[in-house]
Amino acid sequence: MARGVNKVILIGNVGGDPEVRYLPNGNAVANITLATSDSWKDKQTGQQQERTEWHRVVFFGRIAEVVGEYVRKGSKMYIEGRLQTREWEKDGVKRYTTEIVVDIGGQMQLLDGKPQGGEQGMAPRPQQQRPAQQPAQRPAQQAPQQSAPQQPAPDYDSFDDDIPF
Amino acid sequence: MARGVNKVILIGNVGGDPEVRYLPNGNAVANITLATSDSWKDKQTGQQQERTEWHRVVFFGRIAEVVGEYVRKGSKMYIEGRLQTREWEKDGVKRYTTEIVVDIGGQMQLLDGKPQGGEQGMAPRPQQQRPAQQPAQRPAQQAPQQSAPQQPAPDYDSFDDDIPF
Amino acid sequence: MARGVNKVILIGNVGGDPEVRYLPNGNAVANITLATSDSWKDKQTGQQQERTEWHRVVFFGRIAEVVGEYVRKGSKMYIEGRLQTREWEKDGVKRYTTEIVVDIGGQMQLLDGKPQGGEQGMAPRPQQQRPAQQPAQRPAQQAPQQSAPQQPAPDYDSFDDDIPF
Amino acid sequence: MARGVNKVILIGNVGGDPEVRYLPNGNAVANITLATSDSWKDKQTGQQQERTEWHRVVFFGRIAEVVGEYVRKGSKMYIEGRLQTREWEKDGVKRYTTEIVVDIGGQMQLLDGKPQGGEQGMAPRPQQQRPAQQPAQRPAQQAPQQSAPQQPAPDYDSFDDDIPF
DNA sequence: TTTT
DNA sequence: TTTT
Repeated sequence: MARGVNKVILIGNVGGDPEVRYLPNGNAVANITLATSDSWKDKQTGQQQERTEWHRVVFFGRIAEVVGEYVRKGSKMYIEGRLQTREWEKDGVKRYTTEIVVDIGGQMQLLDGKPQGGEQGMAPRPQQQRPAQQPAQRPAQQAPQQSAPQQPAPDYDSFDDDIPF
Repeated sequence: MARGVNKVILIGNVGGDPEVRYLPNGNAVANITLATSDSWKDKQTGQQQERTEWHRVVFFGRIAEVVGEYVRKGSKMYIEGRLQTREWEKDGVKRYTTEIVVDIGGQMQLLDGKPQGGEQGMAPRPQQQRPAQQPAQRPAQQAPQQSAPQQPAPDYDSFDDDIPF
Repeated sequence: MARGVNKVILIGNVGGDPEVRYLPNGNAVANITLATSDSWKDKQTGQQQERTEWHRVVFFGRIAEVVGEYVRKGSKMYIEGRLQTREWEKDGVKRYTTEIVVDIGGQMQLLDGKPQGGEQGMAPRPQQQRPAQQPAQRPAQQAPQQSAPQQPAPDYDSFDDDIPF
Repeated sequence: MARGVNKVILIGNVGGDPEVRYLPNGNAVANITLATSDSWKDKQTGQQQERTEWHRVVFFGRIAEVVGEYVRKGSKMYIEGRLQTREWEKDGVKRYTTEIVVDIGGQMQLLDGKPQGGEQGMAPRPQQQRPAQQPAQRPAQQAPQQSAPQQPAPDYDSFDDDIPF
């Protein structure tokens, strides 16, 4: 239940390959940064300006596994999540980090064009090692190592019971 | 799974008390109309103009039951759903009706102020009769017939396992 | 001014080349249909199901000209607009059509990959004929007939003073 | 122009009266914090949990003046803006603060019920002092000091040419 | 750190 | 710091 609405919608490019790890309970967590840019013409100088905004996005659960397998540096993505600010400490000083959380209730979608096939194509990456004694509740089907031509760009919303493609 | 994004976000006022009915499988369906308005000043005449847009919204499942119990004519609501156009026929002519569907994956929230208490307050309406042989999969807890002062305005997103307040 | 919120966000594929026309006041109008799809596995039969939703989208003003020049059948687009239902009559019978209106306050973005260059590339199409006596208030700069390699995918929000690329 | 989409939609309660100030160019800036809450039942303990998220929201321009006049501690608001992270320094250490920026292209709406009239009602607060030598480009019409019964809850989107009520 |  |  929510009192209020807390929704973030982003389309941008991924800054680096995702880092996926597993929580003690076996749930996957994936982190990426996503860039969105604005450009405008300065009213005074007439110069074209550009500003890139970097967003920290963290995925949980099944969607994190999909991100780990299919998202790469440079990928164009749609994501829908919620804002969350974490408190942490360094040298005894409190710091705050704001992230976009994408879990159940969120959504993601890869917007890159169709894979071209070949080794560069849309083949999923081999899955990260998961601690054997803590299996994920919803293990992903083992994906083939080699790309399939014409394999569609994956997308995901949290209500699927199956792998998203 | 979705290919693409199909999202509608509305805040408006409800045109009449919801109509709730039950599908053969026991799932609830609730229909409302929701009004949003725009006003602007006509550039030529300088006159203030106003246009009200009426939206057909249909809720399914547990959220439909909540709507049936708590939403009333005049309620101010936030809803998040998806567009769907149905085809139907009348006098041999095909017609189309576009609705906003709110089910799992959607969200709703009542934005009315605090209930004032008393008989006019936020007490849930008695539930509609449901066919006894087809119980809903997630029957709502029987709500009290009389209003409780300070009872919070209900809201709902589809991931709750319990009654929404 | 708005009382309420009326917002639609879509990502989908364009069903056909846009039709652009000009209003008597010189403003451009562009119409497209946009497909979004859902797929799911039927709980009873276990069969994979798919449903495609077709949305009527209408653009006004400068953004309509950009659509006319750059959007094509098959283009993948992000659009943000508002719902509007028009009443019309045929054979003395009232009909209703619901459209997503994208004008000032809305946004669109082409999500197709980089142009490949060459005749198939991202070169704008020649502009439609516009009635000479009714120049658009914000005429588009005449775009070159031939594609430029590396020309970026256009996007647009209504606050730009310049052509969007 | 934007490459990508950067959109935040919030409905929540305001944590304190807005602080309004004026930039050297005469533009108004208003800051608020907005609370959204989630509650859920812990799966292990069965305990009801609640988490409140506080969002920093900053308004620019005409919309900031409206916020300064009408928004108060406890107000329920809808806002639509974009994420922006600012870098600042304290004791030689870089810090980052993420805010939701609402300016042209954004939207806000007060969701509180109709004012009850009387001194507690929806009367605008007296406007802050503005440096006389740097008038705002779009000065607000001087609002009456006393409340009017039945005055509608103000709302605002950036495309209005007039005061928003 | 992405992308154009 | 809000709200329920």
